[in-house]
Amino acid sequence: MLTIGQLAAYAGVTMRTVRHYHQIGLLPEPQRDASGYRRYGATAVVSLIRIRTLANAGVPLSQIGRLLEADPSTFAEAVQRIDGHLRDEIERLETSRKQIAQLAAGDSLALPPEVTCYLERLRRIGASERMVAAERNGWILLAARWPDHIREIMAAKHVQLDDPRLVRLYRLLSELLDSDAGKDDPRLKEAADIMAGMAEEAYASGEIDSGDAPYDDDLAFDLLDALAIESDPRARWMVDLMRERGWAGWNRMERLAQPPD
Amino acid sequence: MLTIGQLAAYAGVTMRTVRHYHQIGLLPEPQRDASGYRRYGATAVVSLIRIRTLANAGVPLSQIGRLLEADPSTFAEAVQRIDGHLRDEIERLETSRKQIAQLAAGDSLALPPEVTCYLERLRRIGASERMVAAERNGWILLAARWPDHIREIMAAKHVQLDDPRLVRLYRLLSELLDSDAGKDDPRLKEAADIMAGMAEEAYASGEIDSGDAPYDDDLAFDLLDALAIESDPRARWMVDLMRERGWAGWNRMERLAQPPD
DNA sequence: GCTTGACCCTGACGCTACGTCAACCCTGCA
DNA sequence: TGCAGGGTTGACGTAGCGTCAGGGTCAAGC
Repeated sequence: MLTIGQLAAYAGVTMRTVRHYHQIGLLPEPQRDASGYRRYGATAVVSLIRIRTLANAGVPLSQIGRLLEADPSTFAEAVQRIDGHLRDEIERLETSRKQIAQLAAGDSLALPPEVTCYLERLRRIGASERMVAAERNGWILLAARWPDHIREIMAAKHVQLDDPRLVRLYRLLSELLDSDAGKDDPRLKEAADIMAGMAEEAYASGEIDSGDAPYDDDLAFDLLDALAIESDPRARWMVDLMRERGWAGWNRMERLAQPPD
Repeated sequence: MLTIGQLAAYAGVTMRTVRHYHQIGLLPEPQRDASGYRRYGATAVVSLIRIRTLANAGVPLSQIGRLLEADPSTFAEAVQRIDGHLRDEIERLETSRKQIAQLAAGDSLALPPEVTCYLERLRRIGASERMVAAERNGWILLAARWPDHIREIMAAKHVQLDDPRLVRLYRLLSELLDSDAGKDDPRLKEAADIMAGMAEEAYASGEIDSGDAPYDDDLAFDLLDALAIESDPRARWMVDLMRERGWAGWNRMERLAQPPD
């Protein structure tokens, strides 16, 4: 005859756990000895181990009782469900593991590797840390919104970076971000000219097709624009300069119907 | 400016979750609009996504705040720990998955495949369902006690089953279990004779080395004996008959110093 | 006989990360 | 004007135990 401590030790659980199972009626209360101690037989050990097997598989205690008494076909069915849940959970954890693995690399925090790679390239072409940090935040938003399309978006971005004008643009923006440049800084205008020029080309080549773009989520792009302005209010000046040149928006540009005077 | 519902939807959480993070100070309370609604900027979305990334990796909320503000080296270190935990958890779940996969096969419930295979063989040689069920419970105990040695134990058991006397023994015990045989049933004696004979041989060949056996856990074997008696009180008669023949125990036999008269 | 330490008892509150009411306010629309 | 669909606070509920508090029991050693 076992005491509760021995029973618990044999099954690899705590005494509290055994008492809890008694409370909720999952394991029947055994007989007591003269001094009121619970005394268990060998079948209790087997019962407890069976309970723990299911509990370890993530089955709620409230279902284990029914499950252990169910007929074989019901049981097999339930086991299928449990196995499915386990598989999903494992997959979830593995996804999570990949995410934080990149996060260890330093840059990321909820970013796929393509993006961290892109950010690395930005650093190499001379973007400042503040600039990269701002980009990173933007990509966190995009990656959350289109987790399955982020790779193709990144591929396009990489191609764009082959254009020396874009490199120049990133450097200009980096300088501006790190300086306390005022509204009349000539670099602002140069940056706006580059952006407008590139937008023009993209428009001409049909890359900016008005309306039915694959990523037309106004909220998402409004958020990106808002993020830019929140991280540096001077971003609004750039938006204004772009507007003068006939473009609205910052992360996704739209040609204005009629350029303001 | 986002409402709490939009923020939550974008990050893939509930409003309650966002409010909870405010309560515990993990996410700063934003400004309110004229009607008292919370209004969020884009940075809040980024913060929330970062928090969820860590939370999904199993990091307690109470640590996430510190973690997000930690310096890179501390952070990288923490990420290592988190990754370790994730790895362990995945491994745990996969073990659990294997266990319940066999459980689906019907027999098991916390049993490795070697054992279910052995039980199948018992059925084929003519053991009754009650007999197999009793054996199964015993193996659940053994598998819990020596999970790493169960394979070699099973291998030995399989060899033993090649002996036709053991087959005969299992059939006898099955019949007795399924009948309402009394104390004077001749099959009891025959079974005891077989057990004693086999024990004698094992002893002669040195398989029963007194004392320093690899599996000398008195509790475990006492449990097994108790289990037998609990599942059918007539097992005690067999124990008595064996004692007359100079052997103590049931699952692990010991030669008595002096055969009782 | 007495102490000491290991074990057991019940009852109750604590914990994490929210879910889920209840009771109310604000806004836009048919 | 009422109604649906947002939002607000406050408070209690949930799972699976952990962790006290405040006792009693048992075996051993002095």
